[in-house]
Amino acid sequence: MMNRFIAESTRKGIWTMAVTLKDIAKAAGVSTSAVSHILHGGNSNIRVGEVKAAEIRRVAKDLNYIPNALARGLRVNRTHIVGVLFENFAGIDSGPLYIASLLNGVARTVMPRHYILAILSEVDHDDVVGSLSNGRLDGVIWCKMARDSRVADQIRNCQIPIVAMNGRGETGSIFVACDNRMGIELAIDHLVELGHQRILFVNEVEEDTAPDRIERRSAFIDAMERRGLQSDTVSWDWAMSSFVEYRKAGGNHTAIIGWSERCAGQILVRAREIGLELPGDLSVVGFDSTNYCETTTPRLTAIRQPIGEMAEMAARLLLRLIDGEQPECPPIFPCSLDVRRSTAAPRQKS
Amino acid sequence: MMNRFIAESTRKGIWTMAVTLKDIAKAAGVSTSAVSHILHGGNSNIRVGEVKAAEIRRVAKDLNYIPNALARGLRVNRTHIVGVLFENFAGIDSGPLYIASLLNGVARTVMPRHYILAILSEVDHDDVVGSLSNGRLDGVIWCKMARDSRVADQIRNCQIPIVAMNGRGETGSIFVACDNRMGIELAIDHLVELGHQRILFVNEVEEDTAPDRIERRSAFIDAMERRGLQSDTVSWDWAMSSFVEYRKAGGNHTAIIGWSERCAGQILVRAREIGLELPGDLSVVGFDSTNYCETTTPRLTAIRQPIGEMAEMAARLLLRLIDGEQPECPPIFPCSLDVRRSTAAPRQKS
DNA sequence: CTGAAAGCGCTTACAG
DNA sequence: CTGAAAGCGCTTACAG
Repeated sequence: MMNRFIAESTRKGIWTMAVTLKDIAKAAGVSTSAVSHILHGGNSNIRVGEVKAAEIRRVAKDLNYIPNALARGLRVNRTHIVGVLFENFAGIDSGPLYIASLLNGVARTVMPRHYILAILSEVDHDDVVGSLSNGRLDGVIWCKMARDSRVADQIRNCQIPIVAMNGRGETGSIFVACDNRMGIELAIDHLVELGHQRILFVNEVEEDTAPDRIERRSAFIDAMERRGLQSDTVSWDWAMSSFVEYRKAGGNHTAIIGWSERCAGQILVRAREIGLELPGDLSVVGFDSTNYCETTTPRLTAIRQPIGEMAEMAARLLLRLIDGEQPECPPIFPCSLDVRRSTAAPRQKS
Repeated sequence: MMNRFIAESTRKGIWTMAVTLKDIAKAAGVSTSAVSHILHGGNSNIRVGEVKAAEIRRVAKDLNYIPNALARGLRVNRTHIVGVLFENFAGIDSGPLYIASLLNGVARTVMPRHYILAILSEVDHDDVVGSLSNGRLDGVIWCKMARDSRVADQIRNCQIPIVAMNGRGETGSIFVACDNRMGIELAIDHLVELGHQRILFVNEVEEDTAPDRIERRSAFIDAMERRGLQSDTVSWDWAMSSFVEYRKAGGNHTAIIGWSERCAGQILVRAREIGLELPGDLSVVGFDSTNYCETTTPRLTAIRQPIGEMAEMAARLLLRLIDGEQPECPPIFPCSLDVRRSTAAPRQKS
């Protein structure tokens, strides 16, 4: 049998139609209702005799019947496609594994339940509803949803369930988050114990609206002040190119906490470029602690948020929402600290 | 206005219906045909006066109309969703960036054209057609398609266009591939120039069916034989745990070529674990050369295949196929060698 | 210039 | 036990 697509290209527009329920009904001499019920179950009160049922199944197999999920989706208002919406998908192949871990977590929980996973990225903030509510998606996991007023209104009009991940989403929505405050505390404790006093917190300007970034920064400020230490924070670009100027200008913190592992990883690179010895000259801590932190030089000490588990949770919640349940917001996931080789006692007097 | 989903959960099943073309037609006092034509264009011969058109647009806006892409899809046999099928998606967050680079390449070419990208993974080889031809996908990019007889038959029945990536697919299908033979030659040249003679090629058993793996291995054997050198190849598991036994058993190659960057990266780790000094005691070369190779210790010398560009090409071809064009198979992408720090002259006499 | 109607491939009340 | 029919929300020949 010819590949139908090839057939089409070759025969110029004569597309061999797919075999449908109707074809089977005709071939088996029964109604489409019967075929639908036998082949796909469903909630109807149809009963079909064993003989006919067997015949239907046989014909379906012979004819190579493939149910049209789109038609079914239109009818029952369910497509079995869930989306994951990223604000910054383009960073996926730069090294840090936040996005990858998240995708993996979602994928391994929805795939066994026969859902397809769709990636949405760089969605127009003025047309979120359009992208989400056009019937193709059963639900969406929205990562790092910014508290953007343009977005907020639209979300309320959204026709599908949304689970926010690494962000609290809009009022009333379900979200999965980690305990940023706890994470920051752990990192500062660790550094202070090693003897650090002058600690700098670094943001990425590109991630300005990430809710986690905001939370971590404010947690840092609180934690430092509570300890009677100065709370310095800065915002640098992705490449951390300002690091060099910062050092030239006399910046002399003995430790840096990067809001993300990407950010911390870049600081490692820049610091080594200008000849600093790590961790002696500078201790660096990151956030996320994926496998990426095992590959940096030195290996990056990082606050761990269990991204995979969180993503699984988000996916499970989404599926329950889709099924019409009303799950509770899950507890905040605790963070822990993975001490690797990028932190040590400061060499210079602090 | 309430979130319709929340409304549903709250009101227990009373789902506020979305506004449809018909609603707009009624509100604007015209036919659905007119509305459809004004709002979505289309190829009909409908003409509508400017006044009515303006009214239609106004009503649509007022009613917050969102076109149902599913219904449209059913009608015009196009969903604007393309799939990427991976044989081993679970590895996405382990560090190596093949999958991530590929996804990024596809995403950045299909998204601007308003396609959604769906991830398919671990598809049942006995039911490929079902997963691909059920109407939800307009086409698919199939990565590392194995030459599996179970698969072959089914592909022919597949109703959507397929582009094979890093594999030649089935007879007649379009594929995007890199010049594995050239890559291997470059790597061997580089090593031989450094003074290596005893070179080992390493596979991963888990990737046994990957077409590239097979091609690279046979290229290695040919190239070594042509140079009058011994062509040793082995198959180890993902973690490269056999490396240690191999050394214990007296394995004394001075250089190793890993078929993938994952494989090579793991060898780096294992080698350093047992105290080898790299690259002096052992040179290692990988394949792919994504950003991952910048993060290993030492930084990994690797054969570069331009994954991002290849993915873009695959996506563009797929889109053309979907549009009914009959593009040619593109030329094989050349490989190059990125020399980093994991290769050097052998310390021991070769 | 415009509308009524058929139909994409399903599911499911409804009526025998 | 079984079938005829309506309808999901669109598009597009067809007929004015």
